[in-house]
Amino acid sequence: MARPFDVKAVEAKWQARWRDEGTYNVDNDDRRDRYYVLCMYPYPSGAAHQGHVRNYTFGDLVVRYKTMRGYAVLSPIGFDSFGLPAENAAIKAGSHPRLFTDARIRELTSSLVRLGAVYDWRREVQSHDPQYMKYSQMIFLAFLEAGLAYRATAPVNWCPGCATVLANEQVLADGTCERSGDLVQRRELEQWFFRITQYAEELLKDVDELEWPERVKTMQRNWIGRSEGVEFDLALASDPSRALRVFTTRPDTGFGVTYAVLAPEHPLLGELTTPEHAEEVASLVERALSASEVERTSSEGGLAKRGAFTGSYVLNPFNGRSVPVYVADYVLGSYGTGAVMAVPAEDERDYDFARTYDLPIVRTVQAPDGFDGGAYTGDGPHVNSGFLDGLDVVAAKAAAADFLVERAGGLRKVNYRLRDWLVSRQRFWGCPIPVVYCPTDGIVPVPLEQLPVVAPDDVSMDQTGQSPLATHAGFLHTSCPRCGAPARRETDTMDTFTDSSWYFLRMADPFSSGVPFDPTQVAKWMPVDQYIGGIEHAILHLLYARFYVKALVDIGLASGVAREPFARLFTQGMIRLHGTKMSKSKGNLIAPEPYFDTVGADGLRLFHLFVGPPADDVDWTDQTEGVIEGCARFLDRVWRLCSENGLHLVEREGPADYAMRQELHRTIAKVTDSMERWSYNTAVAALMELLNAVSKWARDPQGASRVVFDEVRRTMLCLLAPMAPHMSAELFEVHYPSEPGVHAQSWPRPDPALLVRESVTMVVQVNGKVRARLEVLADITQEQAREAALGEERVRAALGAPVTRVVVVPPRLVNVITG
RNA sequence: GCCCGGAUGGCGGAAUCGGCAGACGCGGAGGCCUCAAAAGCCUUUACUCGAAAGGGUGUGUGGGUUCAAGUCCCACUCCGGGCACCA
Repeated sequence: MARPFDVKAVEAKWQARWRDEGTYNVDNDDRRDRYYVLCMYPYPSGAAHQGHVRNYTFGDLVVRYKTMRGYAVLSPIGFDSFGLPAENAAIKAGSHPRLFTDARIRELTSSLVRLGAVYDWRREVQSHDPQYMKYSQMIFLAFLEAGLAYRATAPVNWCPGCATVLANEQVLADGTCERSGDLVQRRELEQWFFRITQYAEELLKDVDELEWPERVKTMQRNWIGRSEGVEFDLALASDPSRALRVFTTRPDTGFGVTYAVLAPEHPLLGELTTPEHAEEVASLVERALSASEVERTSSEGGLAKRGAFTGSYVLNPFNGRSVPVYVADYVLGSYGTGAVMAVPAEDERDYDFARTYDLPIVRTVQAPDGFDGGAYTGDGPHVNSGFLDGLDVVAAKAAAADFLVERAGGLRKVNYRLRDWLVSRQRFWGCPIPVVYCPTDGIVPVPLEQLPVVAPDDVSMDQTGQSPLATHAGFLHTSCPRCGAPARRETDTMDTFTDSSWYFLRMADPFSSGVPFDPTQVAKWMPVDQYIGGIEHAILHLLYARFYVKALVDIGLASGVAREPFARLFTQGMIRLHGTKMSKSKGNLIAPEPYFDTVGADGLRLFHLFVGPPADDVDWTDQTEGVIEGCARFLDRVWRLCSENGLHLVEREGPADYAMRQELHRTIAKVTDSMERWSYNTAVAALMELLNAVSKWARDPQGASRVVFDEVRRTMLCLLAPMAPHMSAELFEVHYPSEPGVHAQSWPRPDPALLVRESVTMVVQVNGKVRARLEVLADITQEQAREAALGEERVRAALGAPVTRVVVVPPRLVNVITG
């Protein structure tokens, strides 16, 4: 489409000016009120796609809007530049991930600049920058010293496709790798962990304080999974001085325990298995432990193959009865004590198992009349439960817990679903873990002055299942920093989520050296006032970053910094093409560049703002091109209007001009409200309505006031400035050359006097149906409204029966009810 | 299975506190301008009966509350997402 101005030239001019003049640089000692806006820093997969455009358009709009509202706005950017795709691409191309990554960063940077997004580029952070790595490693060592990082052997998730272990958070519900989609295997390996569970309670509690989408908060709460219960002993029937320890959240149902179950990996299993059951137990254990987590847990309906009797018995402490001990794959070794008491009457899993193995079911909570399910998990009076009989669940829980504490070595306990964070990765393109293994001194931290530990360039990245760095003799072999003896370097790298767990802190103070950041500088900006990103990070990144910040505060690296990093979170919807998410891995990207060349960044930005609520997904369809052109058409009309094409402007001011000013000020109020509510689609709609009204008014043959036109023009450009920054800046400069630029203007404020309506349309209904619309004074009284409504010809014509009641809501509505 | 979120014209969506359903835009139809086209501008556009005036119907389905329901309550259908042996 032919544009009334040279879009490319105008946009390039302003992009250069913002960058060259550092318009959006901000200093840490700025005295204005502060506002920290941050979009999740992107993984540099290449040039931007529409998902990026959407994300960074919202971010940039907030930056410019808050600046016009008088804040010192911190708007940094960076790149999450370690990660598997770059390594895989480099392997394929026989190149080095750094070359690949640096090229991708240049492309993505160019896209962001062409979008018109503005940043304080002095604060740019790149995860693979050796300077940044140095601080990432310092933090690791600080965690190590504080006991927050440790090495342990554990059953871990191994992804064959990625040739590395994964964190629990990176394994999807169906047991596949979130990145490669491969089925994850279980392997027993020695790995590095971060003690995130130490913060489980605080991570859970603080969720309440966050202004985040409710569903993200719910996901975090579910992931942490707190449950209160009692841990106690089930004495062995064969030797009551010894016991099997179990955890339960339902001690009140103790009289209903009819068997106990061990996890296949339970340490007492061998001892409790009698010779005649050994074979059956062994085959179950072998199958359970070699299977992947999914295979183990998804054998729907196949309960028959899932458990085995050990041949041993334990004593139920409540009634002294001897109950059989089973082993079953549905009990997890890694949660609680790895063993449970089973109450088939009040637990669905136990019920299913008991039915399959023909074990007794004893009801201890009275189910309501008509309950026809299996296990009853609701409330009710206890029965068959000795001293608990008659008590409801809450009271019985307390009494039963007291009993267990006194009589069965019981301990009230809180368990969490959350596990420690496995941070080792057997891959090359990540930040090396800075420790050395010495035969005499054991694990020795690399001294601070030797940081960063940087991987050499000549490493073979072939995926042999071990870390690529382990194959590089020059890197692997070193000397112990403590005793000088020959030693071996750690060859694993850190999970890239460690990089993204603190980058926003470095961005708040990228100027300090020798420390990751200066806490007093960072404290000035944190927490991030508005964090913007995708819902896909609802658990992983957001939980890890919360943990990092709390830990950094506690160990002194971030003293005085807010304990929660992201006060407000906005998760924007994703772009879908033919129903699937737009992403590089799916190969269905739509690049913004062609649009930059035609409708311009402003047109594309406006489209993303206008197409729907920011939180909703966007379907990229055949209609989309039309909507984008519609947005560009709107901008063209603004351009032509501002240039006074075909206008009839006069010096005098009349009633139509006053009405125009009222319309303008109502628009200011509407747009401002929409901006605050993240309702950008309606903000754009309000500006479109304003333009329609102005066009009509300013072309009226009667003539429109020049003074009012000027007010409309300058105000409209201000309102448009965060949305379509290039064109607004250009028009403002052309028409108001002696003033500071549009983005330096204050955000318009509506004049309250102009928001008052003198007259309004009053609806008159008869029995709820609209029969007339009357133009009435806004301050009409009840009586006057009633008179006016009943006096209306068309209302009387619609009556048909005597009036029995009149509902009057002045000045909006009258509803006449007939008999 | 459990927990959230959603369903409004041909399409994206609006309606912020229970008070004019469909703002704004896309698409469609008609017109102006033009030798013609593009661009631009104007009119129109929920469905339906009607020549018109005007009437009827209408926010996933079925009930309910209310003078009044897209909005509140109950039951359900479908779609999207999360969790799913965590004892």
